[in-house]
Amino acid sequence: MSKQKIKPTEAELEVLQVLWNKGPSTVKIVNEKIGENKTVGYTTTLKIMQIMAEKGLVSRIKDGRNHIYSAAVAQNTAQQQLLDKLLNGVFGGSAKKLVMQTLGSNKATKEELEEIKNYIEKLEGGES
Amino acid sequence: MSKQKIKPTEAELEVLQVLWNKGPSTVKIVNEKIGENKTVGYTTTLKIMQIMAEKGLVSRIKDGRNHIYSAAVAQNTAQQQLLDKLLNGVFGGSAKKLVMQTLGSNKATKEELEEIKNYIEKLEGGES
DNA sequence: ATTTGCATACGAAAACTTTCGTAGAAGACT
DNA sequence: AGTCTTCTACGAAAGTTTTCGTATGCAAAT
Repeated sequence: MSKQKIKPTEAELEVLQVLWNKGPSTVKIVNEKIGENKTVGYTTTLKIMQIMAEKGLVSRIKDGRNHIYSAAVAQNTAQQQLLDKLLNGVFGGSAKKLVMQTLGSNKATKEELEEIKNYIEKLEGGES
Repeated sequence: MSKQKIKPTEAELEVLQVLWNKGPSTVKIVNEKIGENKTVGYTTTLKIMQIMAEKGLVSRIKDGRNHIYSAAVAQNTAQQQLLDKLLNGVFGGSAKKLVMQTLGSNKATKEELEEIKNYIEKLEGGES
């Protein structure tokens, strides 16, 4: 039943990222983290997170006067969905093109390239 | 000069995709193509494309009573920018993770995997 | 030349997202 | 208790994107 298409907005994605990285956190923590890169008011972040709770993107529990928020959508799931969207959106569905373009821009170290190659070989080994 | 950060909206991206696939096209053609997947009024598509022309995302020339629109941003450029955004947005900047996740979901054929492997070897062979 | 049909232009409404001011609740401190 | 601080809730404004109605222009057909 957890198979709804999620569609986080820009701001929501920032929040999710913090929650994925740091684990369950208060609004304050999330806001501070986001605030490292840009200026954003506390209540703005709060509001976003409240909306996310309504949408089911995050869950929260009370802890005294605070709320502690957790990502309710797995990072993997979000990654896969956004990847699919990009894949179909600008790469015409070609995973090959997407991968090559990614690797082609020096975003991976030699070691990583090696790991990816190994991974591909593993895939080739046990797959139809 | 052409190095501005483009930030096409969802609707704009749909238009660009059609233009990339089909080459220079009229609003009618673009609208029909988009209309295959969802319901959208003609003037809606027209308006989007007019806005895109203002923003410089497309160019257009008159052809009698029609306009013929062309993508003014290269597919490569859009791919790279959206890729970067996704990379930093949900993959914490790790190209390796992005690539592995892409490959892991059976989106590439064996032949493609092979090509990718060759490509990696080429990258490794050369210098970073 | 007039009519017809399709295309563009314009503007405003609707929908969605982001921002923040203000009020009030709840714990901490004295 | 009374005050201070910090957090949540609420709602409205501002900003952005999408949608479409209506007016107008232009060319083709009659």
